[in-house]
This record gives sequence, structure tokens and C-alpha cells, in this order.
Amino acid sequence: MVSIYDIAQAAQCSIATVSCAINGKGRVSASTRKRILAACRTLGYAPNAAGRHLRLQRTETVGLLLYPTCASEFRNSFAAEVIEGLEDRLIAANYHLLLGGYRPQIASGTIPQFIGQGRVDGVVLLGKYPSTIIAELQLLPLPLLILDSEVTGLAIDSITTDGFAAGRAVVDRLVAHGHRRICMLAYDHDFHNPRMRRLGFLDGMQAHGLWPVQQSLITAFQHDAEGYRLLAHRLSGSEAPTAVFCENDHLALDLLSRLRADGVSVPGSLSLVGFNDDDGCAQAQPPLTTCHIDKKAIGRLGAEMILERIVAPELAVRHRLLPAVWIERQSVATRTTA
Amino acid sequence: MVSIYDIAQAAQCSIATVSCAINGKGRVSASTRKRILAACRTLGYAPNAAGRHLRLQRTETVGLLLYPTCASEFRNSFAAEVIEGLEDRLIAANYHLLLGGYRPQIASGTIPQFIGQGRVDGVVLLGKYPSTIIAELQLLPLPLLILDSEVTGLAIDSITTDGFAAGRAVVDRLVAHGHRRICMLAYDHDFHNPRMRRLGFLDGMQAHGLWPVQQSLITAFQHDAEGYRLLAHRLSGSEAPTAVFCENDHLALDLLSRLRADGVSVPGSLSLVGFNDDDGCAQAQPPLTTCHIDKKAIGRLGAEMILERIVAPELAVRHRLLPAVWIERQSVATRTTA
DNA sequence: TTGAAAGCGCTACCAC
DNA sequence: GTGGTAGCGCTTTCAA
Repeated sequence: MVSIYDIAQAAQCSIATVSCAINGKGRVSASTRKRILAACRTLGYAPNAAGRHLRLQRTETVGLLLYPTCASEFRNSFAAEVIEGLEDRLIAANYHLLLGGYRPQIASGTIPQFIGQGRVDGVVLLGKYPSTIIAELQLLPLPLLILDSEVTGLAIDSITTDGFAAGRAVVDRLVAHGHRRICMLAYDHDFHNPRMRRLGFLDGMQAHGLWPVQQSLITAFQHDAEGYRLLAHRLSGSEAPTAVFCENDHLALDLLSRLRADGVSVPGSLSLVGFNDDDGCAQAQPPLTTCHIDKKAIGRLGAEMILERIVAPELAVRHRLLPAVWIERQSVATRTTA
Repeated sequence: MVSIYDIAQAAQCSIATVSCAINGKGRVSASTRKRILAACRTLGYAPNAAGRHLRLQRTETVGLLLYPTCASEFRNSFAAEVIEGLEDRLIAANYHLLLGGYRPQIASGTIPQFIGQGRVDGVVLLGKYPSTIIAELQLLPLPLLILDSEVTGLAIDSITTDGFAAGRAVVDRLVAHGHRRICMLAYDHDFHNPRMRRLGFLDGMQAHGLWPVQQSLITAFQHDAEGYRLLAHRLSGSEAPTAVFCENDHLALDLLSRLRADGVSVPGSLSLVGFNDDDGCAQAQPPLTTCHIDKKAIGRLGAEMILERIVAPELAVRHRLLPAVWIERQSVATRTTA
């Protein structure tokens, strides 16, 4: 490996000058700078990371901690895109991404390995963390950032989608399409994002004075099949809903195929709205109307946010909200009830 | 951050002794060792990575280079599991994983950033790399490992599945089930893995003296829909195949739903075999008979292989083959042609 | 504009 | 068994 000494020798100067030239610290004459950079190029020099880290007390690396496991998050195309955006922006800042799945055995009470070893300047959290774990992680003397989630009451930087506004907007749109009997289908889980969507939905329903609000939210299920059963029951009753807003596209697409199998036409007899704009929404039959999230942007902005905090740890905590934008495809019908 | 000096002070000894005690380099009395380890625990000491790397000239990190991009590989559940296995084993060896998507602009002619900076001790390649890129990467003065692919003629460590044997075994199994008119459906791509499966398949067909071999391989398509068209055409002719071996589960599952939509019963009128044992095979209707690959094992063994090479760069190049094992579910019928 | 030198935290050699 | 110390490659202060 070629070191700064080799360059100094080749360019006939001291290592201090080489360092200055490379890092653009002025005080180097144009001619020596040119000599030095030329030598770097010919010898293929790149500053050794370990030496640099040791001296700078900075690793130019951020840890990506996935929960519950690497595989679970990778498989998730949402996370995959977020990571892509994150990596992209970090690389641009000469930063790198160190991968880690959360390991309960190691981390309970203790911190993930790579953190204690000073391998990273900050940690990005991605996944459906229980808030207890996040609270524990917060004790780390390290910049922390939560992507696509948030723990209310905890002072940790975060970037999320504005699910409340989106939930509200979905109701507005459906109403604009002439729907009055609207349902939301949401798993019986307690994660931040879907909760906000539910609240936004309820807000919209109330604002438009629609239906007994408590009837319009179907959440007493954990799995798609159960959810469908509940919905089917509602559909077969009188006063059946004409539109259903699903917590996410996965649920919506599952519903779509079940409805189809049962001969319920979408959007003919029932309109369907998803959330996330996953791959596959556009290919569905009919193409699914949903709320688009710019997942890469979450990653990109996340990279920027944590880099800023690394530089300025005393900055005020920031919670950034990204919009989810309505994508009209063909799963919502316009009702012209005379 | 607490350093080795803090421990030395707390334990009333020199930093040299602390280092020895921590790294188990003998020559430390039981009593001092105990004092030192106690101090480490109370002060929460972990050796600083940068200092260690600089001194050891080793980073205890391997780079994971994904192609074409991070997101593409993450989305792929096969890669996700491989990475999981890789990470698991690396962590156990106190190694870490540095993430990088392949960046053509940077890498053409030049090497990926993190490599030149001495950030990693080795690089693991995962994805559908063109062999030209691999050949370029091979010039790096770094241990290299290809997971789930291989470039024939290039001396690079690799771990792959034995697709030839598996392709051959599929024919054997189908024959054992009474099938004689067997097709293989494979995309018109030239990647190492599917090629080996094709060769194994052809070998089996020949060995059993089945059908004009050239007719039994359907590859003139790039997309699922075209593949289906070709197959459907064959099915409608006389001498229709009774069993189809698909290059992978994705294709098989796609076919399955198309066949179903067209009223072709599986396995009643046609038997179907996939490859990979992806999520979803077991849930399909009917559950898909396929070849199981232990993806995590590819990652785990990969970790071991590259760690070994890092320690002993002069080792002979190794190509390791893992078996793909037949998983009998319900998409293959037994034909008792009297 | 340049260079000498200190020191980041660690391991390993060598002397005691 | 233990400790002093050199030195890994780098950046930065200070002096020239």
C-alpha cells in the first residue's frame, strides 16, 4: 500500500505538505500542489482510513442497525430503497455504511458491537423497533436517527412520512369521488406510521361528517385473511361501504385478489386505496390507486440529517415529515349518486 | 471514550499488560488479569477500532459489493438471506460488513472507494455481475469471493449451488414419477447458475433417452408472459409435455397462476417444478415442488471462506458447491401410464 | 510556503 | 510476569 510518505518522496516535499495539498488546506503553492496530485495519481494513492480515523477521531462511517434482522428488512422493498438513498448520499460525502442486524442477546443492556468499538460516527435505525429498544439505544453517546418511524416523546432525530395528512387526504379524495361510506382496514398493531394514518383517516371522516366513525375503522385482525373476512361481512350487510382505504399496499393487493376471486368487481362495486406505492401497484388488475412515498428521499435526507448532527451534535432535535402523494390509478371509481 | 490507558490506571498496571490480558496473550498472572477485566467491565472498555486497525494493518471488515445496486439485491430475498448468513458469521469473528453498491462511474477503470482506502480486508461479490467487471475487480490486491455465481476460467474463490447436479436430479425425479415428456423453461440469459441447471437437465434427458433433447428446452424468451406463450403452444400440440422444470421459482409461480387462469390443472394435467425454494412456494396453490437452497449457508460458508483467505492469502483458490435438495410438495403428479 | 514533530490508541517486541 | 517503547498513517500546530 502506498502511503503519504511515498507521495512526499515522489513529490520532493514533506508529508505535511502532501496532507495539506490533498485536503485543500491552502498554504501550498500551485506548483507543488500540482506535483503532489500528479504523484498521487500515478502511484494510486488514497489516504489510509485507519490512520485518518485515528487522527481525526472520526470514522467517516455510519452504522445501519436493522430490526429485527438484516434479512427481514432487506426483503422489504421499502427498506431496500431507503438504504439505497442513504448509501448514495453517504458515499457522496465520503462516508460509508456499516451493516448490522440488531442482536438482542448482545444488545440487551449492552450496546451493539460496532458502536462500542468506535467504528461509527452515528447510527441509523431502520425497522419496526419496539420503543423500549429505541429508548435504550438513545443512551448511546452517539448521533442517532430513526428512519420511517418515530417514538413520540423521545428526543431523537427522525424522518417519517406525514401519515396523518395522508390519511386525511385519502378521505378528502374519496369524498371528492362521491364516496360517503368509507372504511379503513388496518392491522391490529401499534406502530407509529399506521397509527398516524388511522388518525388522519378518522379526522377526515369526522370533518366530512361521515358515518359513525367507530364503524368505519376495521382493525380487529392480524392477518390478511381475517381482515378480508371482516370486510366481506361488512360488504354483505346493508349500508355496505363503497370504498376501502388499506393501511398499506400489501394489504390492498391481497384484498384485491381475494375480492376478485369472490367476484367482487374493483372499482365497480368497491373502490380500493393502498399506501406506499410499492412495486406491483401499477401492475395490479386494476392498477391500484395509492399514496406514493419517495423512499429514496427518506434515505437521502436521512444521510444529510445524520451527517449534520455528526458535525454539530448540539443541534436541536429535528423531526422531519415527508409528504405522501396521492397517485390516481384505476381502483377508485367516481360515484355519481343522483 | 475510555482508552487502554484508563484501564491501565484503574488496574494499576501498564498498557502492555492490559493489551495482553484482553487479547489473551498469556503471560499475565491470574490476579492482574482479573483486575484488568474487572476494570474493563466497570469502565465499559472496548478497544478502539482505528487504533487497532492501524497497528494490525487489518480492518476486521469485509466489503459487500452488490450489483447492480444495493436496492436490487436487497429486494431479492435470495440475496437477503445470503447476507444474513454472512453477517452472522462475520460478527461472530468480530468482523463487520461494509456495504457498497457497485458504481459504474467510479469503478470503471478505478476501484470502488472503500477498497482503495484500506477500509476492508476483503470483498464479497453478490449479484449478477457481468464477467468483465469481475475480471476487473480481480486485479485488486485483496481477497475476493463470489457468492452464488462463478466465472469459469477466473481464479476466484466462489460458493455456488450445484445446479448441474440439481438439474440432473430433477429429471431423475420426474422420470421416477413416471414422466417422459419433460420440458425445461429458462430465460434467454447467460448467467452461470441457470446455465448449469440447463446443462444438468439436458444431461438427465439424454441419460434417460428422453425426447428429442433440443425440443425439451424452451429458452427463447426474456419475460414470463412470452415464456408462457411458448409453453402454451407446446401444450396445445400433440405430444404435449407432462412436466415442466422452471429455471426458478419466480417463473414457476408465475406460470402456475397463468395456467390456473387458463384452466390448466396443476398437477392434474401438468406437473411443475421450480428452483430455489423461495418464500411463497409452500403457500402456492398447489404448494410448489422445488429444489431447496440453504441461502444462509451460502453466506455463512462465504464468511468462513473469506476469513480463511484473509489469514492465508496464498491458499489455493476454492470453488465450493452446495447441494440443492429436492422438496416434494404437491405440484408434481405421479403418472401411472399403463 | 514549507517542514518537523507530536500524538491519536493500539499491539508486539524486547528487556527486565 | 510485567513494563517501556516503537511505530502503524495521518492531520495539525508551530516554527522557520
